[in-house]
Amino acid sequence: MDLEQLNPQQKAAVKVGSGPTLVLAGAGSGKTRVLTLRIAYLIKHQNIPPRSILAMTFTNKAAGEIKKRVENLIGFNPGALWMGTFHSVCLRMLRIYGDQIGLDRNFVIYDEKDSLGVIKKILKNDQSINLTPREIRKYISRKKRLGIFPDQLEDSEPEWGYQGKIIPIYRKYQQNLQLSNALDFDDLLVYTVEQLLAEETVRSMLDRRFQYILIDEYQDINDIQYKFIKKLSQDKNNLFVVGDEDQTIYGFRGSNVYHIFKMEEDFPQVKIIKLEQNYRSTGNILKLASMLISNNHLRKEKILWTDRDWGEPVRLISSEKERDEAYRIASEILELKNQGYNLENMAILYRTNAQSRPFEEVFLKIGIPYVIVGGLKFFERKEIKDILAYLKLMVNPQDSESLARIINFPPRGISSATLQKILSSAAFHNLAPFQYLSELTLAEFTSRQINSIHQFLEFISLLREKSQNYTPLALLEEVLEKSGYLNYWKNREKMNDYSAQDRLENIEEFKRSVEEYQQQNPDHLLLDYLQNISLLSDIDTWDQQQSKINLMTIHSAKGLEFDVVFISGVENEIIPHIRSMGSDADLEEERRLFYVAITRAKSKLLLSYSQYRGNRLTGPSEFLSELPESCITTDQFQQPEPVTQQDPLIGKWFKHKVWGKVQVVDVDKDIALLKLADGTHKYVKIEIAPLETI
DNA sequence: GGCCGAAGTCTTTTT
DNA sequence: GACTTCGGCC
Ligand SMILES: Nc1ncnc2c1ncn2[C@@H]1O[C@H](COP(=O)(O)OP(=O)(O)OP(=O)(O)O)[C@@H](O)[C@H]1O
Repeated sequence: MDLEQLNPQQKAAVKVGSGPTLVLAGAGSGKTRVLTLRIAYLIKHQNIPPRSILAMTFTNKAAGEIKKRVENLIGFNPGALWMGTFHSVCLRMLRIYGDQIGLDRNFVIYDEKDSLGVIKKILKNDQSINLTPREIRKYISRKKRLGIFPDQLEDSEPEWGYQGKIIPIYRKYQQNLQLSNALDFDDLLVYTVEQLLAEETVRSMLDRRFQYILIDEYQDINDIQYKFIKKLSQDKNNLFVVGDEDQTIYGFRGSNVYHIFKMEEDFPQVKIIKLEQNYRSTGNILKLASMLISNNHLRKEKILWTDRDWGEPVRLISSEKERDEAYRIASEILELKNQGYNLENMAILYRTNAQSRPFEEVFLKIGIPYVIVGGLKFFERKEIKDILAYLKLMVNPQDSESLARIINFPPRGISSATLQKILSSAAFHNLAPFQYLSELTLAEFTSRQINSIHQFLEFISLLREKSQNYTPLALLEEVLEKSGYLNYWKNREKMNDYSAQDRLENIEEFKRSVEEYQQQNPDHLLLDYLQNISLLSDIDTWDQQQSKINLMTIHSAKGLEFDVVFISGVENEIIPHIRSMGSDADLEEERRLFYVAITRAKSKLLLSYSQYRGNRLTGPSEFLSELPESCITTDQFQQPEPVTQQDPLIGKWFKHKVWGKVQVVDVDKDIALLKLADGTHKYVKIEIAPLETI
């Protein structure tokens, strides 16, 4: 294996001996690369069997890529090696060993929306509490990250700021999940760490199996995840972690840099290796990033240098409104494309998903192909969640959230009032709603209601029988037909419900995705499929497509790199976000976020802000004042670059339908930059702009 | 009681 | 733009 291209520190890290090792290094210094090479090195040169290795990554996508690279390096598929996110690795453990802690193997996973749904239903029966479902969910999640289930809490325990009401809600929530045979995201970790790994036989077996544990993006680990690795590092502590404290950006999810220091405490013999050469970015980009991050106080000073040249200065552009910003960036993109840059090596990064809108609109209009990562996840769309609810009920009829979701969708005569009754009676009898409906006489309902309920139950039972022999795809088709779901939307489409068409298209796409999954995993059951897709993140489903520019949040861009990066909305109240300006700690996390965004760029970086966003006055971010002026050029918007063959339109005057007399000051392919009478500029697509010659 | 359209509310980041 | 709540209609 060729380690010659590595620098001495990187080489030392790859070949480090046994015991705990902490690789601390800045962005683009090759941490992920070192981790990948180390896995290959262990297998190929140290003869460590792949089954003794456990590697934790931040996304499933990263796991897939690292695995592929390792396979290329060692020449075979290290099938027995475990690699994935904390959530997927825990899921895997629970699938295999869950019966040891009494977990029903058909459990389903509740996503955030499902969890909120459970909380909302609890709140319906208890009007006295004035906390929002989100606040409650945040509380529950926080408790779970500390490994605390409600049975470890007393109802009367004072919880500051929660009016003494929150613990009973947490208790009900957890009971509901248990009756539903469902685990939320946090449960995957809590059950694994607090219950499964509390079984000494299981713990020591896994501990002995995974002799080598490697962790990428270690700076974003939280308490329960730390506990997880600690519990598996008793027998041998060959722990190899890589991270950068300046890139902790998941504080809202419990990530905390102190785990870096905790490791030094808990494993006093830890070896610390620093990587200081950055291989990714030009000098200007790196200097900008370093200056910015040096404004944070809660960090260790570190060195990062590059032997790439300075490159071009970073550009800063200002626009009036977000739409102008989108046009501005669009024309930059076209310009770069002309210079030979590929769209797939460019990215537009932003703080919030909603910021993608103006880009979508403008790109559609002027025909720039793009891919958006994130926003409303495919599997979170209403129509997809509905269908998934039917499928989940096939596997696990106890699932109350799914039942509630589709018992009357499409409408079949079971109103929300009836559903409420069903849910509260079921809870009263301590049964899952489905059990309650199937097993008890339903004296409290009218005969018409009972009739509707029985038809529904029969339908589900029939499908459940079939589900034993059907493939996931066949079952999906059966559900779509027999539930009347497909017909419902087809009728809506005829009634000119314009959203129906979208939904039908999404259903078709969903079918294709099930088909594809089935082909790739012919031996998987419906249950496997359902559990796996629950853990897919935005970036996992991202497919970097030829000739399409990538749009994503800064959070999603973690660990990635692009030739050209545009950071949009570098504005006050956006980055730093208005809701994260309260404390110094919050502000520093926002600064780290901006640092992560900047360090994604290899060759070209363009920062952009707009004076207004929506109807809010935002203006340039306070972080911009922390950047070295020597690295930045600020475009003042005019000077159309001297073109050798100037477009004949440039300089001509027209009458615009809305803006009146305008002058063309620049032309870029089919887009013209117009100067208006009031001195402002606008981009228009020449073909469709309402212009008249004068 | 059940269904549907209309109006009003809210939107940080994510496994 | 998506989700909840409300009021009218069958
Ligand atoms: N020794 C080296 N020689 C040449 N290129 C290298 C070397 N080490 C790393 N690189 C390149 O530098 C880039 C950054 O590497 P990598 O993604 O591993 O860094 P990282 O430290 O994990 O970054 P981040 O902190 O942003 O996640 C990659 O394109 C990688 O191929």
